[in-house]
Amino acid sequence: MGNRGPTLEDVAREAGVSRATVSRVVNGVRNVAPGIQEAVREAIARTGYAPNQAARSLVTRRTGAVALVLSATGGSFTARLFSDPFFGRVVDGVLPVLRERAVQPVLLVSESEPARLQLVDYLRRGGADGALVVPLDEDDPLPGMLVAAGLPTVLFGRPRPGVRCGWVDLDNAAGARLAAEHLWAAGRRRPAVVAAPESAPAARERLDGFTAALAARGAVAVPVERGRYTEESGRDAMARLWARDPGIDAVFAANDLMARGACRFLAERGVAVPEAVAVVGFDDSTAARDAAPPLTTVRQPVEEMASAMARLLLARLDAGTPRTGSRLFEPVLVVRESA
Amino acid sequence: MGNRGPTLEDVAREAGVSRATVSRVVNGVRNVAPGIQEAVREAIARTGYAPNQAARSLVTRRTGAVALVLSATGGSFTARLFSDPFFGRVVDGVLPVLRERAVQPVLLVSESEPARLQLVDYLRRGGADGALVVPLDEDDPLPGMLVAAGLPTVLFGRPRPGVRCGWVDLDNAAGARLAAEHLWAAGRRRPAVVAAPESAPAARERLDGFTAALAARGAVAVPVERGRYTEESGRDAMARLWARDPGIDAVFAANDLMARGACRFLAERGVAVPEAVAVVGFDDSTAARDAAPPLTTVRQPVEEMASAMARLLLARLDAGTPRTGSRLFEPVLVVRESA
DNA sequence: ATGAAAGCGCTAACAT
DNA sequence: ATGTTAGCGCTTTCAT
Repeated sequence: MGNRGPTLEDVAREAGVSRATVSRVVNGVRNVAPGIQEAVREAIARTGYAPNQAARSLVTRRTGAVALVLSATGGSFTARLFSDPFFGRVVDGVLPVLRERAVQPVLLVSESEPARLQLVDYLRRGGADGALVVPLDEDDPLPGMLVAAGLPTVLFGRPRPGVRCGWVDLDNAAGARLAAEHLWAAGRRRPAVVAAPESAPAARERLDGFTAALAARGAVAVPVERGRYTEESGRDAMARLWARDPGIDAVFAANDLMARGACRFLAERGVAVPEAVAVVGFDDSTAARDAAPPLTTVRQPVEEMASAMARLLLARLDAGTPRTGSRLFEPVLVVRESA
Repeated sequence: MGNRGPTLEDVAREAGVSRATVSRVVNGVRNVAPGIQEAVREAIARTGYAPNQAARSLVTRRTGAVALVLSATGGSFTARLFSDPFFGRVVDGVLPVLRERAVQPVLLVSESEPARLQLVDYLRRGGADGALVVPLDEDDPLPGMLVAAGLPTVLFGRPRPGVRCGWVDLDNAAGARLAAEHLWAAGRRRPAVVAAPESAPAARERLDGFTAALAARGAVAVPVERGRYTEESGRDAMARLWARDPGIDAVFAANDLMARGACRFLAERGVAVPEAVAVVGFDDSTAARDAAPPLTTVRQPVEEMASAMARLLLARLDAGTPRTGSRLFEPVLVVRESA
């Protein structure tokens, strides 16, 4: 049930001043005599007053909250959501920026069509002042819907054409190129790829970037199998690759978890990593560092990117203009033991 | 920026009716002539109207949102939050129940002292109608703060004494007993425990329940090492146990992830599981099924418990009474290959 | 520096 | 079945 608590009026009466004065004190506006300020604060403490956000929002048109939306179009993805360190890193990057500005971060998950509709509704009604969206699939209509609803929005990953909003992204193709060049330079001539679902644009850039870099060096067709981001699916994809061609001498995986899965399969078969097969992951998540052997991987500065996303949104909210900036990040190859 | 959109007034003018009628249509109240309903719907579509939640909440004292709070007192726990399948299961259990009732689920994380304060403030101001709280540490003051603030609250795990609110919980001690009896019946006489941090009440019940059940059967002191819920920490704890006593013939871990870590250590040492050492996990998360070998584990019906938590809260919100029910769940031993 | 008063957009009596 | 009207609790001019 709602705040059946004390109102500004109650505090005002208690302190012997007007509502306006209490409001000024609560909102830290200057021009209130120190003595009165003190009296008001005491009255607030005595009454246990807490402002009613609905009433406040009604006039300020602000909620003081920002949504962090994790969205997928496919079925239940909470399993991935809460097992891939990637999302934790996004959250880690976003929280401090919002907290510093006393903006309440609100996590929303959109895992199905009805959920998406409900979520858009919630946000259109003013559930939050803006949205930071992490879409997992390219064909996700959510960003477009939010932008169309006029909600200030910033994406992790570039928006599809026609959707005008801010974004941060990694130069995924450049990252894949880094991996390809590293493997090539190490003399690997028969590389394969454990790719992610086609629906993810970032994943496609990684795959295309890798094969393109290799093709430029004269490599022939690179075998590709797809996983679903999990370690398990990476293991299975590697098994399929191996069944197709046990002559493979290098593997590039679209994320660290799948790279670990590939390593696991190879270990099961007694294939030495990196001696017989070199493995390169992507992200440089904690999963890469903790792997056995530690993974060589393409570092994606997720926390930084997430912080930038939050700052971009806050800047837009401050400015009040409908324009938002964007930022592209450069990947770095982190060489460990697996390649 | 706030909804600078059309208001009820605009729609009413457009449809040639009064605000009240539009409100009735929007809220699905009967007693509106079909023809008028139609006209209003068209006007809504034409204007692109979306209700202003702040205005609505101001009068209804409802936000239509419920918070799912993940709370820890220790430092950054988002790493665990987004790597332990446990939370995903909680979310999976809660979402459908809320969605069905058109209540917007809002995830809030409370990972530090300032975050906690900000969160309590947000909720006190009416950020959500109630809270489902998953506290990770026994000494977490958050549940008490929310209850004191008068917010309808239901916990995952029993509240500390003095905090009156609803809860759901697993009979952890019974689960540990199940594990102990299984191992004992299999002839294991030198079991050890990979426990969780002492601060978690559920974890303590598991440890105490296990040692108590064993003591009742005449077992001597059981060696204990603690992990931090992650696979990595479970591996390390197992390594310490092994260093202390390589005669161990069984291990009970406080969650599946740590059980996996224990298995990994044993595999590295060439110790056969379950032949030489039997391993029992806790939770029956996906991590148990996917482990090599598949884990024998104590099943905690997390999704069901989470659904129950949500229903308990909704029932209380419907009733408007300050009382909330609670529910204790019984664990089941799932026997697979590791023990 | 403080108070009075006018809304913000909506729902819910109450009237008709 | 529909319209009129009185607030919900707050911020914010505008006076003083």
